[in-house]
Amino acid sequence: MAGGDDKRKDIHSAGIPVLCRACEARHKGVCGALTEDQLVRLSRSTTRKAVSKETPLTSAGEDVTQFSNILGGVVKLSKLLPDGRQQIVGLQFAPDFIGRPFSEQSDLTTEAATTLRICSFPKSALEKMIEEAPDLEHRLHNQALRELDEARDWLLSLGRRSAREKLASFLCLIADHIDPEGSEDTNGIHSAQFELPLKRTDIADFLGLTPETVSRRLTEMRKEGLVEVTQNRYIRIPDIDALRDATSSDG
Amino acid sequence: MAGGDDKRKDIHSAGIPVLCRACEARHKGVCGALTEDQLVRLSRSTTRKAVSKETPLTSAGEDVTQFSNILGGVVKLSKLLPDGRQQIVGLQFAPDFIGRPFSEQSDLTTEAATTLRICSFPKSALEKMIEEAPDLEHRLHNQALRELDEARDWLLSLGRRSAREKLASFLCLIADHIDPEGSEDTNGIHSAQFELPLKRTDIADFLGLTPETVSRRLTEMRKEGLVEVTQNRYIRIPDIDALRDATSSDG
DNA sequence: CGGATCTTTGACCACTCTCAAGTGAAGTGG
DNA sequence: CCACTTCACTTGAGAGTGGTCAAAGATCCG
Repeated sequence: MAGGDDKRKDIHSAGIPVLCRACEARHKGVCGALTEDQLVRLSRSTTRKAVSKETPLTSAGEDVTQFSNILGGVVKLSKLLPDGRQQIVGLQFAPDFIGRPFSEQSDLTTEAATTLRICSFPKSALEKMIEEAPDLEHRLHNQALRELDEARDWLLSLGRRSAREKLASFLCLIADHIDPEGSEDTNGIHSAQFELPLKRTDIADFLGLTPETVSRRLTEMRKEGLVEVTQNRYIRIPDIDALRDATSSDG
Repeated sequence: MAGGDDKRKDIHSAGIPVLCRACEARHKGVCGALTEDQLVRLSRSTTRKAVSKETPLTSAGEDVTQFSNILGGVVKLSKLLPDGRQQIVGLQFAPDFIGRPFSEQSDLTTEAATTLRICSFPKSALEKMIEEAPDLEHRLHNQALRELDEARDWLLSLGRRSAREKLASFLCLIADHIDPEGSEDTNGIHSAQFELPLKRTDIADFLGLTPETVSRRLTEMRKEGLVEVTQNRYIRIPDIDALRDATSSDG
């Protein structure tokens, strides 16, 4: 979107609020369940904002009054043990919805992994919408089921994969989210490249490892030509199927 | 059922199908969202059955046409790596709902961990009910959110706890489900006892360990008096708070 | 350029796994 | 009722993967 003078045009907008027009959340996210009229009403209590990386969105134990849609960037969800050990239990990408409907409070910490663009609205506004748009709950339900599938996939990785296999799985996961198309060369080999949204300690917290092992296994895979790393953060995977094979010992 | 008026308080029970009257799923489970009339209709396509332990309910990749409510017993959900490594990604107890609504097919295997009593009905019957009873989807949504919370708690355990801590967490989890009250002695010490629904290899598959380490850590805790074990399967936890402390290194 | 932060590397250690044998309980058939 | 099999669990010895601690390189950013 061009940006600039959105607010002025808003007055004359055909029906869909300007802010929502190019928004992924309206197409693939939860807002797709809303009618024009509902979008207009919701957008009155909506604020778009940029969040800089490492900013906590919600902390464990704190009451949540705002929900958000991710417009761009990556959010990490993590849990803490009383002695400080940390585990990242989920990553979310645009146009995911952040927040737990109907909940007391969860012991989950939500934090911007990268700089983030989000669209926030009060919990109450969403809950009101749910009452009049049952399809909205359906979409939220589906997102919950999708997250459940993802969490269970990750349980398999954490419980049963070696450090190397975990790292390979992680890189595939990120590639699938950030560069889902990839590119195909003349031999039919699929490659992918992207900027890593997480630093090594985060990757370690996601994989249930230490940063040292992440680093060691990564250089190992770099030496084998499975991945190319530039400036720590820029990853190229020359052959993503080869990397997928490294995801479990039998292939 | 006896002709008398044992449960007089339930004034509306006149129309409730006999099978549903004493069913936990009607109170705490998803069926609670249904009206008398809907219960009657659903119960026409419903079958109650006993399932003996180790029986697969659904296998990975297979199309699911039946959903069920658990009336009694424990169900394990597991995932497999291509080379055969296995991870149990969830346990379900009465009156949980089994099945994934709206899904293609999941790569999840569902299996009776203990002998089981379930109430099954065709997927289509449930989906029809969802259309007319929005509260039903709400209940399913809530169960999905609860399972998501549980899966994420378990991610923390798998990623960050030691074998000993995992085992302690596991025992607390089972105790909370099977003997939630426990008993309290004169000193205010809470104890619990139950029959383990899983054998050692299952516990290992749940904790991301080998059966040998499960056994070793368990004898260790037995020697310390944290747990008492009879005939491999019968567990008594003399002081459940002490066990909870063993759940992470900092108290 | 200088300092902070992040990442890599090395040496050593510990925990869990692997492989193997041994014990115990439950069920089968003579 | 008792050998005999089977299955589940336990125990031991040794190996390997990942963790810990420490230091040195990179990278980022003012």
